[in-house]
Amino acid sequence: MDQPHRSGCPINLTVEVLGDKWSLIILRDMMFGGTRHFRELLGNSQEGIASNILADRLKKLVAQGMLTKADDPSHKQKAIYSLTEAAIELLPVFAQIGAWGSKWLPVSEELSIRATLLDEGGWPMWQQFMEELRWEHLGDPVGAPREDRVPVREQLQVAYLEVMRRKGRQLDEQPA
Amino acid sequence: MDQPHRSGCPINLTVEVLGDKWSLIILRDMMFGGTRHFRELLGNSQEGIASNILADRLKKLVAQGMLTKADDPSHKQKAIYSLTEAAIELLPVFAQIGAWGSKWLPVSEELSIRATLLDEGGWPMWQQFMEELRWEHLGDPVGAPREDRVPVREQLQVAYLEVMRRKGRQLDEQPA
DNA sequence: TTAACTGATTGCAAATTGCAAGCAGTTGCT
DNA sequence: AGCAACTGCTTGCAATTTGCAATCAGTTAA
Repeated sequence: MDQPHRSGCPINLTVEVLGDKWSLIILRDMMFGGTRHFRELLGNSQEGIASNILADRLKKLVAQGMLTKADDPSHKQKAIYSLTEAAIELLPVFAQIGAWGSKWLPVSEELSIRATLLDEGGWPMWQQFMEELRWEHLGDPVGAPREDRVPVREQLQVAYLEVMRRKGRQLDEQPA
Repeated sequence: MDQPHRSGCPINLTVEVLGDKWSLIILRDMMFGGTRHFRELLGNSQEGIASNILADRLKKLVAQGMLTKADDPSHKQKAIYSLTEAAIELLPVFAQIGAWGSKWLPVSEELSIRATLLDEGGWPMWQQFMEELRWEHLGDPVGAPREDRVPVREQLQVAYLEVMRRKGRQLDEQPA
């Protein structure tokens, strides 16, 4: 194990791991979109990643300990990717980045509603979401589905659909 | 103004602006190191950025509204770079990234002490630091130096030097 | 006059990216 | 049995980006 790192600074090391145009996008889709398979990631993202780049990044993310890869019992050729604890704990980073981006960059309303909600939800919501991700990806029973709370990803998705519905109505009422 | 963006997602847009190997490093050095000039940034960083990359990134960061550029009165050819409010408000992002990197990546103790301290200081410390940055870079009097508090950058620097001093002593006591 | 310093630029090789096509194996449908 | 759709992933190739070294013209202090 050599250390070809530019420096031991935590900011720099994080940039070395996640500082490219696609790694965070992949983790975002797994975290907030619940995607676990290659083709899902290839097709479901807004940004349209190329298959060779996706393959390369998945390999690197596994090597870096951000993801694990396992066989999917339903299909002998299918691989299922899981977030590691390290990746799950990126949630606060995502939340801060989302809040910052929503404030300072030209985001679309329907795609920023999740970030806004996650920001407003604060630590309690982040904690719940991380528990749910640990259930999905690590099998930790603490985050198992409960009747007394709606899963965070579902809350965010509902809000997204609500914005889309409202925008659709506005388009109907005020056609160009 | 066209929008050649991959998507309107806040995470994606932030990646488009800051998702490369050098932009965050430059902002880090300006924020935590207090560097404001080209040559300072070129020579003071741990990672050793090349001058053409630095010039390119500074240009982009100015175009993206993360930095402003002004003449330095002391030298007709000297430029002084300032953080904008948008860049200053990246502090919580830096704090979260620093905390995450310190936990999950092979950081060196002396370079992660700042991140640890900033994490422990929480919002009150972040607020104070942002006020001080607004004073330095935007001239906002709210963050002007006060006798009743030590500037955050100085607190972090003192802690860094303390770690270095301690490690130096350990080296003296247990020579290889 | 001269040496050091200012923010850059240039040339060039290497690495990375992005696009399109293709691959071998698996599965489900008929 | 046969075939289309789907699985993760590879390959070829052009365009872009990166990183290194050298260099530049103007400025300043000695």
